[in-house]
Amino acid sequence: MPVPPIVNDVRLVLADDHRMLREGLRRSLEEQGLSVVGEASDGEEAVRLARELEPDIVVMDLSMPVLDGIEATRRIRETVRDTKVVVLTMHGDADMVQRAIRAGAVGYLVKDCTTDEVVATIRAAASGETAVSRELAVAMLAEAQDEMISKREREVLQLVAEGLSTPEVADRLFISIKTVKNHLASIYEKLDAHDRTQAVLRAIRLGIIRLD
Amino acid sequence: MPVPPIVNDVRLVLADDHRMLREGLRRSLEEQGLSVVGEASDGEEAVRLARELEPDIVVMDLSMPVLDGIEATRRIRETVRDTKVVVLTMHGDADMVQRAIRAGAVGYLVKDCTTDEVVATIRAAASGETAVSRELAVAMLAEAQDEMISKREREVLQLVAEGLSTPEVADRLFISIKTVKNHLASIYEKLDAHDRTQAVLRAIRLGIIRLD
DNA sequence: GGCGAAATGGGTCGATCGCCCTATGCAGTC
DNA sequence: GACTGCATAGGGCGATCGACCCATTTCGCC
Repeated sequence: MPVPPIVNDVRLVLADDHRMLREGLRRSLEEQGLSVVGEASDGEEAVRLARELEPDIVVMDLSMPVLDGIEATRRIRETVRDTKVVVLTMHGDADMVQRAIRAGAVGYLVKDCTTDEVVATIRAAASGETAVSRELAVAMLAEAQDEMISKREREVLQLVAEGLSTPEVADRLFISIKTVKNHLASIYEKLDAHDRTQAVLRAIRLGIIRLD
Repeated sequence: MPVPPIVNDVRLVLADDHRMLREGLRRSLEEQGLSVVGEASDGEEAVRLARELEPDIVVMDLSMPVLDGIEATRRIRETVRDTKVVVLTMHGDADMVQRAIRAGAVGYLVKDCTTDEVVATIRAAASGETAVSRELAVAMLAEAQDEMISKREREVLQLVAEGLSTPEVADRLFISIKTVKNHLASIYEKLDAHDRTQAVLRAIRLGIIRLD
């Protein structure tokens, strides 16, 4: 495994709603030769700063006001393609990790890790690596990558995108309303949406369905 | 007013769920030198035929099974740009006329008019004119054309497109849920949608809001 | 033979949605 | 001053939605 080259001019934006943590982190990182070019205290600000400054890395907390870190990550990935997102949060649960990866994060750290680990992960991410504490990464990325929307789910999604209601979709596909709801629920989970409008828009962005 | 030139090779598709009416109309129109290249008995078939045959004109009934004429008109206008739609229906009410025009119909006829009128309108439409029984046309087109989504309505639409629910939009804009619902209702009317998903997709197609 | 994923179907629940109605205040226009 | 359009706000109502449980069947794969 090649050692990532030491890159000294990594430009960072820190996004976390705790000022104290931000400032402590800033100090630590700058000591290590990384330059923090911006700080955001909520998700919207993070997205705005990422667009303005186009940093190499955004270090992102997940629980933030206004716009959560998952959604902020998604938006940054969609509009500022060269900026990578490393998630740094208290939540260590697998579900959150998955959602973050799906949203496009390339690194995932929990807040009780050492500064050295943070720096290492940031440098690794900046040089193009994906780091999710190594063990989990492989298994997760493999399954998270191809979103696996099943054929039937795609059919449902397509009809919903044509403006049909749940009962209408049920009629069209000759299945019960319940089944359509089940498909929708699983679609929401896979696309990280929580209603049909979000799911349809996400699916369009991902090229899963046509806009007709 | 210039008399529309007589064009003899106008290619037509007839869309109406009453076979009798279709066949009678076909005979009449072919006697007048128009050629009917296809017949559809529901909206989906109409859209399919329009895409396959790319006729000059589709003569469209509004009340049809599977997919109504308004929606069929919209889809044809969106995908087969050179094909024009003339609506021929029993419904004479102003609301239907408006919706048809908004959907992109260039002519509107009621079923009790003479064959001559039908032929004249089709020829006019084929040569590029817009014919909505003349009197109504001017006033309607003027207001129907620029959809007039107000500033506030656009704001609401944008937030809905970002996946916010009605209460969430209300919070964000510092207004009551009721007001958001009022805006949505007026948006639905103007965009000829009947739920948020349809409205958002329509707005995106029309370039009213960004996909971010 | 079994194991897991996909597809099907059900029930309950509270929240939300969309539609109908009315109403007020405040601009600009005729 | 009257009228029109926009934004604001409310009540009521039935339908729909989404979250949380659950079960059955089918099918491919190991």
